[in-house]
Amino acid sequence: MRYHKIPDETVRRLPVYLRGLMVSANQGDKYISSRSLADFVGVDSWQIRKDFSYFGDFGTRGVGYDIERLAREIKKILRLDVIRRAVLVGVGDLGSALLAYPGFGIYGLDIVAAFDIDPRKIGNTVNRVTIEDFAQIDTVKDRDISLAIIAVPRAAAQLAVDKLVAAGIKGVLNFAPCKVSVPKRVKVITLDIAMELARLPYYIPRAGRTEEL
Amino acid sequence: MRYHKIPDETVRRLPVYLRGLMVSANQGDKYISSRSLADFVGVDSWQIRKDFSYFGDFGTRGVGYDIERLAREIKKILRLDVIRRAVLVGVGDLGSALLAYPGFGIYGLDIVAAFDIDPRKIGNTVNRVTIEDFAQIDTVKDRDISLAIIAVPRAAAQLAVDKLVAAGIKGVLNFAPCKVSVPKRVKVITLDIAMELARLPYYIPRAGRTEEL
DNA sequence: CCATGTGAAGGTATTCACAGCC
DNA sequence: GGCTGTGAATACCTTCACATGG
Repeated sequence: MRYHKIPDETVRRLPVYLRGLMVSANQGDKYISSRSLADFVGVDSWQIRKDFSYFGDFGTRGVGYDIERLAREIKKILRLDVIRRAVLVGVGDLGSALLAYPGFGIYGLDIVAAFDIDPRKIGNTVNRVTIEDFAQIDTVKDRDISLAIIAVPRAAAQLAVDKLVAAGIKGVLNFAPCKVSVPKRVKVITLDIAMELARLPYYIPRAGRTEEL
Repeated sequence: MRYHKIPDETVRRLPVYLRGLMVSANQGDKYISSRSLADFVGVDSWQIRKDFSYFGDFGTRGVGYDIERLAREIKKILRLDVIRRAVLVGVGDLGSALLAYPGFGIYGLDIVAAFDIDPRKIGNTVNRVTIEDFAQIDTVKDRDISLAIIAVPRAAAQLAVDKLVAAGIKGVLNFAPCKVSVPKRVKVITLDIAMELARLPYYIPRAGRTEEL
């Protein structure tokens, strides 16, 4: 069934599938069934088939999915079929870790620039990226960069994002623990690490009590 | 309406509210309306009221919510009313950043131990935590630690989590980009940073095309 | 009068069961 | 036989509109 809007939850799962497919491809497999992929990535097989059905028939009944072809299609859907260049703002502990993080590559994501306000950091090179002065942030406009990662303190987040939007950034991954306001055309995903850890205890039964949950 | 199961999506938003309430409390406010909180955290006001209604009447009509009392209640729901001690496994770039991360404190979360397999790291102290040998991981059993954060390469994740489960860990925040299997009684939240960035381009219209989305 | 709390309506996503095809 | 693809059923979550109470 084509021409169907892809649900947001499906979009959220697509990178998971993509990762699974690429690992399978590296093992030399050519086809994979929804069942095998399900076991591998931890999503139910009918959910996988349903998700794939939103954007076309890529499977062969009795065989499974052509890994190469499906991976290519998912990349296209996610618009990862071109290399995506990203800028990092805030090169503290977290920012440095992100610069060194090897996981972006498989999605064709590349952090090509980094900015900070700390004069002691400006000029340093981390993982082949030289840290620039945040005052020069508007230079990203001419460097074919569409994504930004902000890893600055809460108080600096809105200013950082405002400057990035002015410099033509289209999407922001925000690690600062706060809401940031942007024009509707810009997409922000906020990822508050502490918050993720904070909801973990909810799922842990209190010691000495066995009821509830 | 009491005695109602709290939806997962509400649980996901509770830490957001809690953060907002604590910031408001620091500003000296005593009451806050769902509207003000909505503006502050970026969730609709009716959603907030609905969420709060799942666990009791904490608001006063015409006035708003008692910040202190509501914050205390949310902490209780999330089981953050006691200090939660956590262990970190994997002190690479990301792990080090997490050790230094100041954001856990407001939720009463505390990383009190860290483990790695690299002999060059063992014995070093980062942010008052001394890195221990992963071979000694089973010692966490006797140290009142219920949560774990794993920041190891994919290939090491399942082993790390197995040892942690054996050591009595009840909840795991997994930064490794893969599924990890655990007994049903243990809760895992996987947070794959690259994946979050990878779904951002989907929301960015392709240059030169204005249709679709 | 203001802001909460909540049934009811509407929308979205998950799960199922099986028809269709290789 | 095996596995995909999908309508239908179900569950879940969001949104609305307004009655309720300080």
